[in-house]
Amino acid sequence: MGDAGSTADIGGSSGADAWIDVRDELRSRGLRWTPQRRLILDVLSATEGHITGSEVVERCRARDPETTPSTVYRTLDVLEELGYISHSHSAAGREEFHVLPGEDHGHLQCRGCGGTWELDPADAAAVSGPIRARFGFAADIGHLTISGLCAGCLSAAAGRSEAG
Amino acid sequence: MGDAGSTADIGGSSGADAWIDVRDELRSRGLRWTPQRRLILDVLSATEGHITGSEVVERCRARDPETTPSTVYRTLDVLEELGYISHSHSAAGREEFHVLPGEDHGHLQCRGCGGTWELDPADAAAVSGPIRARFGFAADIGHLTISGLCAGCLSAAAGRSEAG
DNA sequence: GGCGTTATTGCAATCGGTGGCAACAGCGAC
DNA sequence: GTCGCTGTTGCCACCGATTGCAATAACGCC
Repeated sequence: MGDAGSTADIGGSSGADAWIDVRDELRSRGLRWTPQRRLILDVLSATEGHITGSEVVERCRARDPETTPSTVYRTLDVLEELGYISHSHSAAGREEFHVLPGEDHGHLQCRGCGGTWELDPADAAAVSGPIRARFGFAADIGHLTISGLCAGCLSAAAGRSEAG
Repeated sequence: MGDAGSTADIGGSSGADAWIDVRDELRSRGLRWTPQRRLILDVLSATEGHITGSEVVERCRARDPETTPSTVYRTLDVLEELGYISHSHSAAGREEFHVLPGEDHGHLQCRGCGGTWELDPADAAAVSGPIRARFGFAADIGHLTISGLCAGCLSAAAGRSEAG
């Protein structure tokens, strides 16, 4: 995946530069900046949206075959604690990481086409609001992945089942 | 082996009898009624609410040490296809089965105390309604587990963070 | 009751993810 | 520059779950 013209980090605010921040954050907490972590961060910074744990491992291995899963997962844990990524579980039960969550947002995942959509905060509030009102339960929106059928697959399925 | 006097199916209320139905359903589909499946069904019928896959395996093993996980999981799959159970994923990513879902209902799971609550259809509709309206996305309510903090843990956490 | 078809089982390998532990190495102190 | 503390790594074993495959056995048929 040579994305020669990566566009995500142009503009000088949030992209790869953010990782320099991570190093400082790490150090200021007495944690350490290691080559392995740098690699993982590199992989993550080249990622838009979601990535599963195993994908991170895979991509790290592509660059450094020595990479071991436990290191990756532990680093992912640390990163989550620092707030640089968040994780949720896909419909398939796989661990899914989300890079640089600007704001808490849930996900919709279509079990038909596999597509995912993000719920912006307003939508998320529409979901969590009634629950909070009724149960006093504060939903972890960022942790939420709702599976179902998107509009496209829905009508496709309807047509299919009608037609036979 | 020697449980000479099986008692599980005595009493004749809706619980165990429902499984007799399963046997017929299985047969009418050309599927088979095996001792292993009977055991799994037995375990399931003794279960209220939720149970994880590994718990089913464990309980089956307690009665028949020969039980193998693959058989259990495959049977669970079949049972789900027949509509006798449904599965979702817990916040921990574990597979969680739900016995005899009368109706589609989501779950709330508190990451503080581990407690779970069920969303009745009206609540579930309140959740899925806005999503459908906005995205045309039909959420699988039965597959939905929302993690977060329940009212109790929420106020406990609030107090704690205030106090330090 | 016996036979054949084929769904099901059990094994073993595999996958994604986790945890313990000894060796290593980053980073601050001097 | 060197030393020491301790956070981190890498290995290994393990857990929960899944899959391919050959052997087994349930069920319908005669």
